[in-house]
Amino acid sequence: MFSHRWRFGSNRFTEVDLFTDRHETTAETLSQAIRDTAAEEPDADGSVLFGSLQGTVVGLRYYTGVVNRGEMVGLVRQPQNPYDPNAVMVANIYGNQVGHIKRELAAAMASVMDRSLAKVEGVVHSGTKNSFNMPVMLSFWGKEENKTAVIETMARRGYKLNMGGSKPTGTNLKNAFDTLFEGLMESIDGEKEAAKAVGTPLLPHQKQALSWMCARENKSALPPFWEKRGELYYNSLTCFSAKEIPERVRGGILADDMGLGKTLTTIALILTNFHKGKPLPVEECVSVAVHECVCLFFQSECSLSDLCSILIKCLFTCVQEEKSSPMKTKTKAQKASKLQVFLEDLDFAAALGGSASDISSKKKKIAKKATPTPSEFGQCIFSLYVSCTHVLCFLPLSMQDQFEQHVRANVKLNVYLYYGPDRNRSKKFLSSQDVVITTYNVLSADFGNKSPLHGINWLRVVLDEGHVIRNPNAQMSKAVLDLKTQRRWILSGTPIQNSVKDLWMLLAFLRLKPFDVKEWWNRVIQRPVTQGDRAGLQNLQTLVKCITLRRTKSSEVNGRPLVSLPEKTVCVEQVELSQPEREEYELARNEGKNTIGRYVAEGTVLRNYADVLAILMRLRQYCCHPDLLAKTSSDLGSAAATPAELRERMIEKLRLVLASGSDEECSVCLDSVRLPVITRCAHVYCRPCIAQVISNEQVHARCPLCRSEIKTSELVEFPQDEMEEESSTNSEKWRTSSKVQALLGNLLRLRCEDSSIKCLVVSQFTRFLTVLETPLREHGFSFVRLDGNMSQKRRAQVIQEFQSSAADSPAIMLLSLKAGGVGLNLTAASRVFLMDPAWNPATEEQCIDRCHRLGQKKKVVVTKFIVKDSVEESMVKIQRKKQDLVEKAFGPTNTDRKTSRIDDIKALMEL
DNA sequence: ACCGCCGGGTGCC
DNA sequence: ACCGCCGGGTGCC
Repeated sequence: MFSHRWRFGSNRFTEVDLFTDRHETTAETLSQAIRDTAAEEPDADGSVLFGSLQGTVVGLRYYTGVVNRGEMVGLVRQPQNPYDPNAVMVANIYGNQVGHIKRELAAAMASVMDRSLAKVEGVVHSGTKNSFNMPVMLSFWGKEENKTAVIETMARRGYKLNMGGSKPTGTNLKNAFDTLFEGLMESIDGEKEAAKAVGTPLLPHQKQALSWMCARENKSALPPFWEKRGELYYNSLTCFSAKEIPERVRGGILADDMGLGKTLTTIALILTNFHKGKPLPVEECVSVAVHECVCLFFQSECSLSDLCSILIKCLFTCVQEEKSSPMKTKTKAQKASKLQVFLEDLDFAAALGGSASDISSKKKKIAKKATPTPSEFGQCIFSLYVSCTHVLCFLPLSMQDQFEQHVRANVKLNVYLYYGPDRNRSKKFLSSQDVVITTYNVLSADFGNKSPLHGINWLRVVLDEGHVIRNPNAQMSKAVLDLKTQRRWILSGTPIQNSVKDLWMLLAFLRLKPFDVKEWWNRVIQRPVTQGDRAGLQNLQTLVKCITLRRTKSSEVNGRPLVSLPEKTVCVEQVELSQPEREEYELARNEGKNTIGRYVAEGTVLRNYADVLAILMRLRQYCCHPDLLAKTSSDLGSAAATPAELRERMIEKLRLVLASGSDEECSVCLDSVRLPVITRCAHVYCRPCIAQVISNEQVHARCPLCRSEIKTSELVEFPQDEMEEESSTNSEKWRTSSKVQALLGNLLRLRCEDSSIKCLVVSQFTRFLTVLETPLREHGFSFVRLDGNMSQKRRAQVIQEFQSSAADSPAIMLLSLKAGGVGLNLTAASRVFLMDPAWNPATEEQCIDRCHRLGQKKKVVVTKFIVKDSVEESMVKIQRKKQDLVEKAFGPTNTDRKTSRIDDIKALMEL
């Protein structure tokens, strides 16, 4: 497990080097080795203490590692040691070797450790008394079933394990743990204004967050548990001390609730805190700047000298651009000469009336910047914005939207979306960007494959929705940990999902020493906390408090609520089907009921799940509008066809199911499904997850959910660009439906009452949105449409148009339920019409939150249209049941999910 | 003296 | 290491 890094046999020089070299370089290798060993260890959760014994550490004088009284040490097997294959090395927290365990004891320990019967931990209670050896208290930990084997192995060689007196308190600290992230606001001191380039004004709590983030990046306060003792820095948790100031964490966790503006605050940070607390130098589009400055001058908010400097800058830029018109990209030399000219404007401005001393100090500061050192320019000016999403192609786009939205239009910020097959992999190019946005998937796909992102020394890496990478064994997490950067941030609305365990990945990413090495994390935090040790929990709390800022929607600042969202009311409007609609619906319903009833009787519901969902889909579509049904599905029940046709129909059905957005989580990884594929039995998994299952079980592969046979060839992928064919074909044959009329009634009434109110009209069926376009156009509504198929450019355009407050801006947005990521901001709307119920109520909530969020000034009214006596009503009932379940306890387990599905279907069909 | 004793060299694994 | 251990020098009292 560890030998791969210590290859002695093959190379004599390595052998000599590693064991005679006393310089710090070994420490690096050593901590890496410890890290590697620890990473493969199982979690410390289930470990019990077998006993302890006093041992001896020898050979202290050969190594640089020092230890204090009470300090913890690590014990690492060294099977390739040329003098003794049983060697056990002793190292301190920083991974510096301290010595070896005495030979005879090492032999006994090796026999235990090599068979993974126990982990051995050491504490040096007495400290170092002489320079040759010292006593160490060794404690043996492992699984209960290995206890006797360990005790016997040690006893056989003459070592008796004693049970120490201190037993874990065992109190239940679960509740205390739940409150871990509460009351984390004490560390906030003051507010900070964002740099000018940030276009959106920050709210007070966002200025506080910005101030806190800048302080975390710039201030050199000691990390938690460190104190200065004389000339040394001492860690009170591990008792480790060092001459050098401990490496501090530049960054932390911003764990504010959703909707408090984490993204905006982060964008403000990127622009405001570039180098030594100074903002990111960005170029302004001068003509706009001049205009603004002249305005400010007349409002006497801008001095004459400022105005002059801007004017000169403008002049200069025009000349410069004239000279170098064919070359759009600016070289460093050009940038520097530009700055040089800027200095001259300042002089000129000073001559015109600015205070001379003031100007000269300004000049000095700028002069410093004008001659950038390679490290300042070549390495530091770039921020990486890593983000992630369930539907991976959406969120980075919306992140890019957010930059466009929050950065002043006159500021030229180079934001590159590192995504897609044609992404520019040039390190040089990426390094020249101000911000690079990518997804966890792209990052991990590149990892280990000459990844350009891993070859750049970033200034700052921000992990959006950072809780997603909580599993440290995942490739994605490893890829993230391997990024090189000075500053590290994690944005997360839910910092701890299940347990203390999830925190480790976050701390490891932040490089909070020594906890980034799993062994120390386990020993100092995780095990004490899971075993109910109050001090351990206290330490964890201190730790989290130091690096985390978390406010909730109900938090208060200076006695005032952080954000007060306007009231939201949700009402359900029942829709009665017309006589012909009802007849058509009942026909389909009876047919479906018969089919499903047969499946229920045969017990083959899950095996024919795709068919079942397709039937339900048809009914749901009938409820909206009869034309939603794809023409192809009308002949579904018809007689025999060729196998190829059958398969074609099957795929069509599956596509229908997937496109309907019945959002699922993958039962293999238990996370939101990524790269969704659907099986023949209509269960949705991540492609990599199910491919793993199939390759494990080979020919006998069965669906993990219903045990139907599955084949790779039958997996159907999520259709990326679906249903684009028909848009204007049947506009002359357009007909209405009860639901369309219900919506129109509301919209017309609203236009009379208050024409300034903007609406979201939401449906899961993009086809329905298309149907709705006709009557909206006829009644003279101005509207835009946003769905998942639109190009990012078009999306940004549409959002901007809709959000605009101009008189001729669109009043209605036709929105596909799942279009856009969580970041999508549609606060211009205050009225929401949900045209059809979703399987998952949370999806509806999320959609509503796109307008009921920070920045919403008006009361929000939501109307849900539900067709009376239909499958929609049954869906609402099931929604409510699920909501109760979620509120009562945790979600249903995987096993009863199966049965509850069947129950759901029976309820839906009134069987 | 195939011992004992002395005192210098030496020292992790 | 103010130890133990090794091995060479040495040798009545």
